[in-house]
Amino acid sequence: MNAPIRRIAHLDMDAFYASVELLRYPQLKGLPVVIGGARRRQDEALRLVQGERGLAGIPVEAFPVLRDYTGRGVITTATYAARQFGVGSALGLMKAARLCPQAILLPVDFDEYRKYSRLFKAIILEIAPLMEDRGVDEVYIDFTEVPGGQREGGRVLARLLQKAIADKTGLTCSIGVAPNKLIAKMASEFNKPNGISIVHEEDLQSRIWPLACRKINGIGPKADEILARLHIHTIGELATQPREWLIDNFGKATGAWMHDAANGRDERPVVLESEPVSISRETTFDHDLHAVRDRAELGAIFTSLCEKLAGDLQRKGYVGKTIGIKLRYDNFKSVTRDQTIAHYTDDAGVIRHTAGLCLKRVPLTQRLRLLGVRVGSLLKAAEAREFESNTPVTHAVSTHSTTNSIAATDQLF
DNA sequence: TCTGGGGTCCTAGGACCC
DNA sequence: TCTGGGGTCCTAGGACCC
Repeated sequence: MNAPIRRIAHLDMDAFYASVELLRYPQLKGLPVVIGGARRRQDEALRLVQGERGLAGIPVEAFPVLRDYTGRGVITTATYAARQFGVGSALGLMKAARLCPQAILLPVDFDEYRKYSRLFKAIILEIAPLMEDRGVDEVYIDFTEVPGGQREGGRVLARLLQKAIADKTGLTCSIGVAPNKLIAKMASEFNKPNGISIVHEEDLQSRIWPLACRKINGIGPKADEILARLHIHTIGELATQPREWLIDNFGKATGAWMHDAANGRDERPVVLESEPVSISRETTFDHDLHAVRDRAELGAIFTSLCEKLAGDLQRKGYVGKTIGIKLRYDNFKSVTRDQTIAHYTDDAGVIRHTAGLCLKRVPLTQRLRLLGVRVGSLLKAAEAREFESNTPVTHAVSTHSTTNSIAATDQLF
C-alpha cells in the first residue's frame, strides 16, 4: 500500500460573529449587519423592546443602525449583504456609516462567540482528532490519516465536517484542503461562503501563482509594498526570483521563507497544544485623555485594567514575571515599557505597582487614546510553585495576596 | 467623525558572564 | 594595558494575524 498523501485542511467559519448574531436575530437574515463598536447601550435598548416572542420577536426597525452611531471603533465582522456596500473588517465605524448608513450595528458579544467556537471545535475533534486552534473562528486539521481524508482529495471529509457543524450549530464554514497549511489557508478562501476547495501539489502554477503576493499568510501591507517597488506582484513572480536575491532584499530568514512559500513549500506541522506567552488587557478611551488633566480618570482605568488582568491570570492558572504597559498617543504612535521582576505573580497590586514604574519611564505630555497592561514570561501557576520550592526565598512566587492592596501603591495619575 | 482588542514572532542593541 | 567570541537575558519597537 502506498503511503498516504499529506493533506492539510484549513477551516474558516463564514462571517463568524455576524452569523452567530443571526442565530439570535433571524429576522436580520439577508440584511446588511455589522458587528463592532460600543458594547452595552444598544444591547440594553434591544432588551427593552424584546416582546413575548423573545429576541426573535424584536422588529427590525428597533435595531440600531450605523447612521445613528457616534464614537470610536471598527467593524469586526460584516454580513455578506453588508460587504456589498464595501464595508468589512477593520473599517472605522464612522467611515462605514457613510458607505452604508442603514446597516444594522450590533455590539460585540465575545462570550457568545466563544461558546459557538468551543462547540464547532468539539464537533471537528469528534471526527478528526488532529486539530490546531488558530483563534475563535478558524482551525487547521490534518486529514492525512483520518478515515475518508484521502477520498476525492479530502472533499468527502470536508463535506462531512461542514454537514456536522451546520446540523449542530446552524453555522456554515469554508474549507481548503492542500498539501500544507500555507496553501490550505489560501484555498479556504477560494469558495467562500460555505465552500470547499481542493488544491493538489500539481495545481500550484495554475491556481496559486496567479494570486497576489498579499494572499500569502505572513505577507502584510509593508512587505507587499516593498515587493511592489521591486515590480513583484504575483506569487508566481515571487517564486521565480532567485533565492539569494530575495535574501539580499529581505534578510536571511524572511527571504528564504518567501522563496519557499511562493514555491508552495511549507513543512509546518499541525500543532495540537500550545502555551500562552503573554496575557494582556488594553482599552481605547471614548475620547483622548491627558495624564495631568484627566489624572483621576486615567488612574481608575489603569487600576481596573490591572485587576482584570490579574483575574484573567488567576482564572487561567498562570503567573508571569515581565510586567509591561502600552500606550497610544492621540497621533496613534505607540510606546511600550516593560520590567521583569524577581517573583512570578498574578497579583493585581504587584502588577499595578510594577506597571506604574513602567509608566514613569514614558513621556506623558501628549494626550492618550489607549492604555494597556501586559504580563509575559508566563508559567503555569502550579509549575511556578514547584520552581519556588527549589529556589531561594527571594524568588518566591507571590500569588494574589491581600497584603499588596492596590490602594497602598503609589498613584501615578 | 479615521484607525478595537487580543495575541505571536522577529530584530537589534546592551548588559553580563565565561 | 587591550582585545576575542559565544550565549543568554532584558528591553523596545514593529510586522503581522485573527
